[in-house]
Amino acid sequence: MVIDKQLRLLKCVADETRFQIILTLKKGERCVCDIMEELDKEQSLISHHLQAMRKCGLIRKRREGKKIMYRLADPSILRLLTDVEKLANKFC
Amino acid sequence: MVIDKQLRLLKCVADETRFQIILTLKKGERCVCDIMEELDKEQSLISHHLQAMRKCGLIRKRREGKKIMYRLADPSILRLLTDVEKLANKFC
DNA sequence: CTTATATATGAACAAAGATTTATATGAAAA
DNA sequence: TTTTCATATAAATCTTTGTTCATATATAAG
Repeated sequence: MVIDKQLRLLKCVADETRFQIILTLKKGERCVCDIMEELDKEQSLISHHLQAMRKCGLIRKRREGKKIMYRLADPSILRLLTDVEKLANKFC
Repeated sequence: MVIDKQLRLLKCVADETRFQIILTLKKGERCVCDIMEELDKEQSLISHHLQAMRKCGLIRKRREGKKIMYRLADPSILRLLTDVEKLANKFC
């Protein structure tokens, strides 16, 4: 299927928790516990979503001591958010 | 919730059938039977998806005799697709 | 007025995806 | 080298969403 990659990317972004994770990482690199705290969600849930986002190529991780730091793989992701926001305000 | 509209829009696009409907309507106005035929899917399924897309503001309809013609509500939707395609090729 | 064609809709069912729970792993501190 | 802290993961469960099936509606044709 040709549109497969596109759909996987869209599905990955089209979830409230993951969307909010993107909004958090937009502000800069964060560890899991930062994200948990900011979104007020369980550790395991955040981890699951982070893995999903990583599998999709949306984010990267690196270890720093005990913590694992996550960041957006590419700033161009933010343009998608801007686009969606504009469109959503336009007619949704 | 602030990102609610954005999420509804994303969820609406992040489905294979609906994505393909957009690709079909990109080529111009189409009736339900055209879409069914092009996607090789059941009438009822297409109808359900069209209603969902309409509720979300993505498409518009108008009657023409027995047929109901659907079209994209706004060409700016296509920019979203282009964006997604670029991103998906970039890292997904 | 009946029939045929095109589309819509509600309810039942199925599949996919999200969340929770329990447990494992791995690094650092004691 | 045991304990603690941070994160990951697997399995079970819950929820949402997509699909099908049966039926309704609305227009046009006969």
